Amino acid sequence: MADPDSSKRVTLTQVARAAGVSVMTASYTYNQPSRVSDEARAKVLAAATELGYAGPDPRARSLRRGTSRALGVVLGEHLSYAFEDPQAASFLAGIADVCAEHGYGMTILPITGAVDDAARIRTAAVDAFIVWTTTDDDPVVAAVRAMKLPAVVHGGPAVPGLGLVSIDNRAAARAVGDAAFAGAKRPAVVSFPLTRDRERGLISGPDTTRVLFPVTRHRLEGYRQAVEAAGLAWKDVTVAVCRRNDPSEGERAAAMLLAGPEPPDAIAAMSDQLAAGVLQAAHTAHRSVPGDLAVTGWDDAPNAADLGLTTVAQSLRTQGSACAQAVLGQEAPPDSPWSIVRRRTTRP
Amino acid sequence: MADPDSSKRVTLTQVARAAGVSVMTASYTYNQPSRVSDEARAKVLAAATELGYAGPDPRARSLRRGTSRALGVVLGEHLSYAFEDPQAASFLAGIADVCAEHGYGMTILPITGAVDDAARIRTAAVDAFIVWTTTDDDPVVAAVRAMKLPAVVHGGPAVPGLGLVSIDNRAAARAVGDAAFAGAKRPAVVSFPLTRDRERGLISGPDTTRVLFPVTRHRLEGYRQAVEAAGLAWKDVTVAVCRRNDPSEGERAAAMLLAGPEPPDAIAAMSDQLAAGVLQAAHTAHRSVPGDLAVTGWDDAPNAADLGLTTVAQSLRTQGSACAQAVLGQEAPPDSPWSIVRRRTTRP
DNA sequence: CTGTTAGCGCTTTCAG
DNA sequence: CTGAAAGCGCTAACAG
Repeated sequence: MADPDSSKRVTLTQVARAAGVSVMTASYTYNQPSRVSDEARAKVLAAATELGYAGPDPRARSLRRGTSRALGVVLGEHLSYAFEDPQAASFLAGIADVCAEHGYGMTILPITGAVDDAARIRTAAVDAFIVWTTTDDDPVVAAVRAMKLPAVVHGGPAVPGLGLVSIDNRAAARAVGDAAFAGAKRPAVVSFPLTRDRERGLISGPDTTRVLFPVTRHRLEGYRQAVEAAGLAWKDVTVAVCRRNDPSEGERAAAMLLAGPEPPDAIAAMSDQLAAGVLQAAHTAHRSVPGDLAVTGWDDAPNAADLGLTTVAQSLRTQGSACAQAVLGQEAPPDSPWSIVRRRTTRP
Repeated sequence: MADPDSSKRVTLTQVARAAGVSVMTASYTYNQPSRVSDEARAKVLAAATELGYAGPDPRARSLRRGTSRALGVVLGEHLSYAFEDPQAASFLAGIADVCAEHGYGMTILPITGAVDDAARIRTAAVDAFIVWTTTDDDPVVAAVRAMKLPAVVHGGPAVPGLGLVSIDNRAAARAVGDAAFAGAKRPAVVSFPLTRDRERGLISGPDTTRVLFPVTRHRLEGYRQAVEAAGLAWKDVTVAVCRRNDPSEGERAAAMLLAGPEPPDAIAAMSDQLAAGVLQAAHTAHRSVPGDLAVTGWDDAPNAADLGLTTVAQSLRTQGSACAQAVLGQEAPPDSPWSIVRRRTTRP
């Protein structure tokens, strides 16, 4: 299944010896070819081919140069879901674009939620870190900070010393909440998890200060503003908390809300994925949209247009690129752009 | 946006000096704590905290130990699409699972299709490589081989010295082709790209020996067997080649086929994504499925059940894990499992 | 339990 | 244009 190094690893020193030149001439052949005579270069390359030398050892080079040419990406405790979450995938694609452009590798760090996560961060040979949205209390953030390397957090938390790339979630939630709750009497929210344990649940007018995911907290605060601007009370608003970003979770949550004694007439969901599930549940429960039930999503993912979903447009891909650029020492990222896209799932 | 190392990097030597112990005692504190007295360990840790030492430098450790604790993943020239292809995402998730378990990082190598791809592979500090399906002529494969590190290819090409993790695509295509083409008079295929330039096109009974993606080639060979077993001629079979794995590509391809002078009555698509597009096109063209048109997919993705799609079930996630395990020196992977799932889009 | 020695493979000086 | 020296930061191996 593999090709263990049957033949011992060849070193630059050996190549130099075989070529009859000094080690430095061999080194220059790989790093500054113009500084070497054609003749010497040819000899080195010939010797390298002869010996099966694949080029300077990246590890030794990294130590000597003090740089690894790789960005570390910290994906939070739900590593295995990250690839299945289309928004996370877009974000990674954005980072990958920049890495490709600069010849950097992109090292995904295998966070599991266990105590050794910090160790995994400490042992990663990378030049900078990008941290995918997490909670205020995530020890991984402290571990990243302790590395004293360039680092940005996407979404939140905002941490002194680390960069932040995010949209203004509170403002966007207020805006989409206004669309969702226009003319509604019983608004509800289908939410991302509130804490790292990712417990499902139904909560009335949650105390947002206890929500540990800043992105989720800010969105709830924005929705709350919209609710109160509509003359309604936050304490009467049911928030259905999902475990992860998946239509089935949204459907489950909405089904519970709609089966309750006072079913909502408007649901703001924190993603288009969840909103797709909400629409499915509405259909199953014979509710008309937006007549009986207004629905909004978030992200303006490809499915949002098909569903006619009113949503918050943002580009995770652009934000991923912004993170990578920021960390590679380019300009400081401003707040990322967003806008409201009004379609058919909300009342005019 | 970042936190450049304002304070110079602290070394283990400095920590040892500050703690009043030898460097090795400090080193053991991090690597074999049990070998160090509680007292000494406490002194080292105190000094480390004092100086803001974040642990042994991964680069130096890598050089010394000769291992990086990271797997390199080579994603082919369509890096930015890889994250958007759900099957590729599952594959990555499978690798990530194993990496998380073993405390390995997963370094995605930024292949762009340009000439410097080989250089990017040579400079990656990884312990092994996993290569996502590519063409027989992809120079990246040779570059990986030259590294003399454990490596597996997923899907193909099969390369001496490298492992291969794959299902038997030919046999699976024959089986699903039998389902697709049962009772058909004019079968057609909606295919992945044939070569790395990813040109779209319509070809009648292509010479499979000129198809450079082995996975695609083997599937076409299997479909061909099914066609001929049904008493039809391969030369009469139109193969619509898509650029990438996306429903819109499948829809476009199927629309062209259905608008032709001799529209097909059966279409075998190389993925459920493409098949979803085919079904959409069938609907648009007012064809009943499977009455007017039988359709098959591949992968048994989540949407396949919703669509009632007859398809080939395989788990890219399991295959990703198998690649990682193989390369980490576990057992040699056998052929991966697959099966046919018959649903409503084919004739009984 | 602790320390000394040696060197992983390479590239940055600085001299020829 | 080429080379000699020095050492990046760490840890295996072997003493004490």
